[in-house]
This record gives sequence, structure tokens and C-alpha cells, in this order.
Amino acid sequence: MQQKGKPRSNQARTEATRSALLSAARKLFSDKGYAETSTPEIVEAAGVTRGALYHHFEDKLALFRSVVREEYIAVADEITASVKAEPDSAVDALRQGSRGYLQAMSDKGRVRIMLLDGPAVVGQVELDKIDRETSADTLRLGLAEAMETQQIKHLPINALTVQLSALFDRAALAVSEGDDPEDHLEILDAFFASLT
Amino acid sequence: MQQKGKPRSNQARTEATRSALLSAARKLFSDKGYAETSTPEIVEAAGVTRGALYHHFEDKLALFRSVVREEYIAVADEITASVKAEPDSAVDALRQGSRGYLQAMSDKGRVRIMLLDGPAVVGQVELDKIDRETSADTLRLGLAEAMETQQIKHLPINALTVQLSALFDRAALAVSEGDDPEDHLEILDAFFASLT
DNA sequence: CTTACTACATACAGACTGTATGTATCATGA
DNA sequence: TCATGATACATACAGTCTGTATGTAGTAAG
Repeated sequence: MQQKGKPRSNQARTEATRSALLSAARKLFSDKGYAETSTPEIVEAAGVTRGALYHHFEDKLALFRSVVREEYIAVADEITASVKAEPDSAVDALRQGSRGYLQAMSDKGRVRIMLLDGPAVVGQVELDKIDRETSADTLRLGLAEAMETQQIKHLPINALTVQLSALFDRAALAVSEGDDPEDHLEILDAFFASLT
Repeated sequence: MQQKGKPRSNQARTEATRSALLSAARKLFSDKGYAETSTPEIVEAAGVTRGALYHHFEDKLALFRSVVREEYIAVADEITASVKAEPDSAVDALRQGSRGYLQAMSDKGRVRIMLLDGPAVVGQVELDKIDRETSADTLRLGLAEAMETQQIKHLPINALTVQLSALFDRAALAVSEGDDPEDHLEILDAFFASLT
């Protein structure tokens, strides 16, 4: 029977520690918010020491950024999965995507990290960058193509992308506070219809 | 020539101190954000001591809330002033209001306080409450009336109000980051048109 | 098997928040 | 007008947090 001195490769150690930190941090940031979560709390929940945290992450902010990025990736995956391979039209794709997004955001912790603390802590500019990287800029590209193929009106593409995201985000926020998703989807559909 | 022992009524003292604190706090919160602004900094800028701050405000958060409320009031006033007494239609009122809002939010500090730190620090729910109180819920009431008078489609009023606000907010945010206001106003107009 | 490097653990300095307590100024009733 | 109480602060302190510096154990490499 092996004592506590388990031999593990450095790579395995790093992966285990980083993963434990990210997981513990995600839960605490979700539950209490970034500012109200202390690094001592995080490391205790993760079963490591602050030394480990500051070895793997530059600071508390860098840890939060990593958590945010993981959330963005997870959401992008869920949306992709929710949209059928071949939507009937660009608007149909938007409709499916908006439902997928609201579904993916039906987690209060996720809303807090991505829509409340995220903009304030890491800034909207960097958040947009993360979004583009993790979502492969799907929304913008989809809209651009829909414009080129005359499926929707020609409008300023950047502004349109930004504002559509805003609609999705605030809908998710409202739903997380108890609003009926269907009400918000109805407004979204009305907007999509106006694009044709 | 009066020495330093000026006699002032308690009311005057309170007003002067509170005002100095709010003004200094507003500038610092605008420039550096809530978390990065310390109470020692605030009181130094205001020319008072931390004792005065904690005498007039329960804590740093309460001071921030007061700053936020003042901003909401200022913005509501600017919007009201920007909308002509008798708009031609409900949609026309929306158009004017949206321009007034973007104008009022053309201050990066204001955007930071109201749209970035605000939601994260005081929470979206309480922010919405402040908004309703300070704006007299103008947007919602205007939309409700426009629906009754058949000027715009019948849609879930709460969700519509929330999402319209979202469009305004994100447009203001994007403009504060350098986007062209006209691009965003064009999208807003398209959305307004979709309501008729 | 030695040497270097990685992955931590521990200790510490500086700063910040909120509170407790002390003091000066103002309001008030006799 | 003078004592008494209330208000508006000022100062000191306790507890906590962040980031860094330094020390150590486990791992990789020759």
C-alpha cells in the first residue's frame, strides 16, 4: 500500500492543481461574486495553498479571467450544439441560437460571472475579445453572410452584432432573475423579423 | 477677518461634507472604478477624514449607491430635456429619447459607473429599481401607452422595456469605446420600426 | 547520482475596511 | 446664559486581504 508520497509527473501535478483551482474558483465566484471571494477561500476549497495559486496564476484577476474564458467556451459549445446542422434560413439560425443561448445561460452563477462581474472586472473590451475568440465570431460572420446573400437588411455589421449580443445578454439576465424566457424570446423574434 | 473657527449650522456642515464626498467619489469611481478606489483616497480628495465618510454613509457601498443614484437622476433629466414637448408619434419619441440617452451617456466615467460597476456592485435588480424611481419609469409607461393606442405592436411590456434598455445601454457602452453613434442609432431605428 | 528545474509551502509587508471610542461644535430648554 | 444633550466629526485599532519574497520538496535530465 502506497504511502502519501505518490510520484506524479510535473505535468499531471500542474493539471490537477490548476483544475482544482479553476473549479473551486468558478463555484465561489458564481456564488458570491469576484470581490467577495478571497484567495484564502479559493485555495481552501481547492485543497491547495495560496502559494500554488500564485505559482499557476499571475494574480487573482488572472484566475478570474481563466474562469471567464472557460465559461465562454462552454456557452459557445452549447449554442453550437443547439443549432441544427442546416437551418432553414439566417433568421431561423438566429432563432435557434437565441434559444440555445438562453438555455446555456440558465445558470445564475454563469450569468453573474459573464454578465455582471465580467464586464466590471476584466472590462467589456477584453470580454468582447474573449467572446470572439471562443465563439469563433459566429454571430458576426453569420450576420455578414446573411447580409451578403440578401437574407437580411444591410446594416452596420459591428453595431448590429454588438446590439444583438446585448439583447441576448439582457434577456439572460432577466430570465435569471425570474422573468419568463418566452416573453423575451418573443421580443427577440420580433427583432429578427425586422431584419429581413 | 474670521479665523478658522467658522460657525456653521449642522445642516450646512452636513450638506457641505456630503456634497464634497459625493463629488470626490464620483470622480474617482469614474476614473478608476469602484474596486480600485479606496476610502482614504476619496476622503483626501474631498478634504475630510474617513470618520466623516463613515458618519454620513453606512459604508463604501452606500456611498457608491448614492453616486449611482445621482447619475441616474442626471441622465433622466437630460433625456427629458432632449425630447420635445409633443413628439409626432411614439416611435418618434423613442428616436428622440435614444439620441438623448446616447448624448447623456457620452461620458466614459458615467458609463463606467452606471453600466459596468453598477450592475456588479449594487446588482441589476436594485439598479432597475433606481432606474424606475429616478426616471419615473418613463420608458415603460411610454411603451404601454403606445401599445394601448395601437401605435406599436402588442408585446410583453416588461420584457420589451428591459430589452430596449439593453439596446440603449450597450450602444452607449460601444460608443464610449469609440464606436460611431450613428451606426448604433441606425440599428435602434430599425428595431423601433419593427415595433409598429 | 548529481545538478537543475519545477511546483509548491510559509512568512511577511503594505494596504484597506469597518468599528470603537474620544472630542469639538452646535442645538435646546430652563 | 448656561448646562445638557445631540450631532459631526477625528483618531486609533482590529481583522482581513493581496502580492511578494524566500525556503523546500519532488521531479527531470545528463
